[in-house]
Amino acid sequence: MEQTMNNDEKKATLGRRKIDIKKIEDKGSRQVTFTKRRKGLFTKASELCQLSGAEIAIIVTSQKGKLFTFGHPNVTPIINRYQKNEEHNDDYQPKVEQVNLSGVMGKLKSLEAERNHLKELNKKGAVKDENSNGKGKNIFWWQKDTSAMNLAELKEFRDSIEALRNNIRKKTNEMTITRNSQKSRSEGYKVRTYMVHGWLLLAGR
Amino acid sequence: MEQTMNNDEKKATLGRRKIDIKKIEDKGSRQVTFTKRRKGLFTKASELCQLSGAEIAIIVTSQKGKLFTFGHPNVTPIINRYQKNEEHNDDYQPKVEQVNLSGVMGKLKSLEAERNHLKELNKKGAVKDENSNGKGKNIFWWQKDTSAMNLAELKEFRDSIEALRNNIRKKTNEMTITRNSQKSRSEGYKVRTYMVHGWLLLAGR
DNA sequence: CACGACTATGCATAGCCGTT
DNA sequence: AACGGCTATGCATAGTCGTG
Repeated sequence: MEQTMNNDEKKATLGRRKIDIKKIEDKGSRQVTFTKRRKGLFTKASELCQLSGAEIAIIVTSQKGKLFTFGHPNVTPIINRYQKNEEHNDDYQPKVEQVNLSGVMGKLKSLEAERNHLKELNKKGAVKDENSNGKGKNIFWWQKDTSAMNLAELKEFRDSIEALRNNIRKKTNEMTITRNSQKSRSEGYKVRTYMVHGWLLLAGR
Repeated sequence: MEQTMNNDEKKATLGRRKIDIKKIEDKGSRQVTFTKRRKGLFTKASELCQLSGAEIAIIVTSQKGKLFTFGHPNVTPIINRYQKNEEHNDDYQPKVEQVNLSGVMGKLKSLEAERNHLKELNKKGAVKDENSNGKGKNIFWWQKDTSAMNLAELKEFRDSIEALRNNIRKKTNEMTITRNSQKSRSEGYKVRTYMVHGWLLLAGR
């Protein structure tokens, strides 16, 4: 796990460096990044508009509540249409189940290749019992890249992650778990959000 | 950086090429670009959210009127705040990204057989948890009981879970986008979050 | 201190190709 | 035809330094 914290081999030469996608602690850097990336985001949006002829509205609220918007050309009309559509759609409904998931189908169709890949991994012992040897070159199960997971596996992951959470809570006192009641329930669905150290990926069900 | 740019013609082969930022004439390419760049845009937005703690809502309307949205945690609250142009947000700080898997999961059932097939093969790579399940019963790596983990391992887990989360986010985001793009209904498309089977919640901080 | 410039590098993606 | 994957390449940007 020396991947993130201290791999600063002063590169003598400057240049972009990899960062983790998590909240930047340093206030200054965070502000700079916010400005830079917001600009980049808007540029990307603009390009997408021009390339594809789409209409895009973006609303960005900084942590302090400052508002930035992007609109092609205006935000309001797009928002209005969004709300209109939403309203309209509430009258129709049952389309969730009948969605044509050709993308997912394709993904699962490639399951065979993925399966073979996993098979290969198994043969090589890349994923093995960490009890026997422990750390080192072994790939721990939690280090496995989820990109190798297909949808079915993802579902199982979701189903078991809750138990995992409980185990973690039991084991660690360094982690504080706070229950975060869902307040933004403007839609009425109930979801349970748990936070561990400020971040956790927990599925309500 | 010292590359001779044979700027003459196409490379006749692979690689990204520069394009003008103007409407793509070819319908197929335009559609592909729309999909790819929209995904990229949402990814950028997600990263910006996590890095800076900002809240972002994006509404994209394709030329055919199909709607795609991105929101933390939902588009509506951010829009509402935008329209009210007022923030009394002392009690409201979600910082939760919600990813909808319901549609995907529903369709997934029809692929149960294939899934089981893969599962069977995967069992070969399953971890035998001898600590908690002395039976040596096969379990998948994500089902492993963390009670066998010591504190060091847990720390590693905690550091790794972030990457895992990002991977899941990317993947699920991908799936959500796919789902949206597949529905050929030009009427309003509610991409807003449903709750059918379950959610995968990815908590940022 | 904030911003702009700069540099090296990470990351996004245009075009193409194989698969379904 | 649509989608996933690949690859070379363009573009975005993290970190630093210079300037007002």
